[in-house]
Amino acid sequence: MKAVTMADVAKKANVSKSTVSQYINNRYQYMSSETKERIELAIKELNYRPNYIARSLTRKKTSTIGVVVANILHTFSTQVIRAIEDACHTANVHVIVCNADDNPKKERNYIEMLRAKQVDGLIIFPTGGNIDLYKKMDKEAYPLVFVDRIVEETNVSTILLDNMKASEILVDHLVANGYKRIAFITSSLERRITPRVERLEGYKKSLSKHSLPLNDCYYAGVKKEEIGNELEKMFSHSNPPDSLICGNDLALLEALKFLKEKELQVPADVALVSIDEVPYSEIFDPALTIASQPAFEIGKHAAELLLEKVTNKEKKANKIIRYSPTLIVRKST
Amino acid sequence: MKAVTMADVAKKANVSKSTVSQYINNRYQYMSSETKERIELAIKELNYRPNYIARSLTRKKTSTIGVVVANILHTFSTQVIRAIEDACHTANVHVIVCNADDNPKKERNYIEMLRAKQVDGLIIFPTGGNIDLYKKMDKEAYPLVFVDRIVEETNVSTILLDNMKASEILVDHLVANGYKRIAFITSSLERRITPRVERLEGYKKSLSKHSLPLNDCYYAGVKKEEIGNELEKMFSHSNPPDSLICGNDLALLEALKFLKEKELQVPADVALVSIDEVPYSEIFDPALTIASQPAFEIGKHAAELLLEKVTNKEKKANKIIRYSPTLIVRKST
DNA sequence: CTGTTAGCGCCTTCAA
DNA sequence: TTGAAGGCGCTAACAG
Repeated sequence: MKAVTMADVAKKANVSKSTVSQYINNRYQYMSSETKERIELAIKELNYRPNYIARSLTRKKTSTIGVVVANILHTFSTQVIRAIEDACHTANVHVIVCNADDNPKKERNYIEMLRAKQVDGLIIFPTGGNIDLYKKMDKEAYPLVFVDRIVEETNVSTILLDNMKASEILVDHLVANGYKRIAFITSSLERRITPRVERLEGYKKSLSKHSLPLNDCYYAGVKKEEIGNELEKMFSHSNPPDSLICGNDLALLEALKFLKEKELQVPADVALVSIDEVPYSEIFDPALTIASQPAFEIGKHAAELLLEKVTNKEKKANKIIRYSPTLIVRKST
Repeated sequence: MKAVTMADVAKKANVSKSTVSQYINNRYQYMSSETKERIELAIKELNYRPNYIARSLTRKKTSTIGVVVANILHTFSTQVIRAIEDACHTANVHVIVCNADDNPKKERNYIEMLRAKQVDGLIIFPTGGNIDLYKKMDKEAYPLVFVDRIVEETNVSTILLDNMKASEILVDHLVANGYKRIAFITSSLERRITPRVERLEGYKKSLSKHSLPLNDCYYAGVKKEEIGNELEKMFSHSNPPDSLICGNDLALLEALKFLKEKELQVPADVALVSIDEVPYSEIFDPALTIASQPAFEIGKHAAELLLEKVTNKEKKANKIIRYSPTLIVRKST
């Protein structure tokens, strides 16, 4: 392939490179319409396409941001990313998405790769495993926004759910419907991942708010693979739970598998609710009652915040922004 | 932020830029270990990170490929993309994924944007709406691979499912289980999208193979929003279908909604099967019988093919590669 | 209104 | 074994 450059266009149109450049960048306030037309024609005939790489090099700005998501398998993540892409699209900014797969090492690689690619800023759903890196970027005042998870040791702007409240509205709802032995299952708490920890805490607080006893056999945070076993234990007690809160969509999936295997009927045998909306919540039988996150708003806000930071490099006060969950009552309670 | 460049490293290490460059690119065959150490130290102290943008400009190669997917909502697409990313990751190539949202205009924008970013090649799940563009790239011998859909007018390497066979194994399975009034529903056939057209055709052929009559009321390809209505019509006949094949996961979702609404029992009232695996196929009640695509292999193959094209620019014979579906029998038939 | 000049950060001969 | 020079394609002053 030939690789048409601006010089070719300039030659063909009989003008200098800079004139073509101005044309490309819509700075034709002072350009004769005749010149304009000649350039336009030349571009078309040559099938010229500006080289963004070269442009980025001079402008020191790529008009691209990176998103590093801890685990893209969460429905929530995909929705947030979608919203980020939309917001960036309207701002004429490109987005590169990378999935860290819950692996801090992968996360680190992606962050370094994206920075080497000179992305103008980063939205991160942190795995929590690269504190030093987060800190370093923060110190450099590199444009950065966290989503979904707080990294205590840093001071980066973070947007996330009011997780305690999510548990609370679910417990409230279950209690209002007469359930008293409420269980809670979530994925591993090992790395102290914010939403998991906070949701569990919210569960505990809400129980006590309703003067319900906290039964240590009724809650657990374990690796996905062990959720089935854990539930087995929970439900084989003499006095098993009458309802179950799933801490996130992955836990929900495991819980559904378990309930099916044991032929436990929802809600007759156990009421079932979950935090995080899933694509099959309506078609599932029974339709699932959910505490849903405003994923779209969260993504949009994250994008806007980052874009603002990219534009105004002065370091603003960072803050933690919480969004409220919504209770969607369906048939599983 | 300072923006450390190679010059800074060179100065600090007391060598010239080109020496640093050689170090960075692992060409230290003839470099004194003392020089090496000095450079290494300088890099660390300065926290130097090579600028890929600048590198790409000189090398005329970004080590990045683009993926433009017609609609990322299909589970199949996400799986293929995952496989592409894996394959590229091991080849040290970056991947930028864009979702055309079934919109040819968006697709065109993304393709042009990615090319402006100088990606080394493109894997496209074509919407089918930009024939001229596809052709142009093909003519330029720009590295290109299509996935999932054939564009008749071009001659681009394409990897996709043996769609006729997918329908066939499903019909065979239904017939073997005594079903005779087999219906078929899929999303809009308007743009003659390969998998939809071929799967419908496979359905028709298979019926005739089994000497079953083709009832015109028993199949349809309509927009997602109208699938419910269409099914309503199908099932309100005096002699309604006893089984239903969904042409893809989106059609399946609509079908499930419909069946639930009408309180039709699966498989007692209707047997249900679908092409394309979905995340909830096992936990659904009853678990869904599916003709599944080897998404991982398809993605891997696509990536390898493209990478090969990127490396060996000589135009190779393009071809159409078909993968066979797998029947996963569960409880819905 | 248009052209000249000087880089952006890096890589690649070619000499030394 | 290392360095100097030139250039990748584009933009940004500054002249003219």
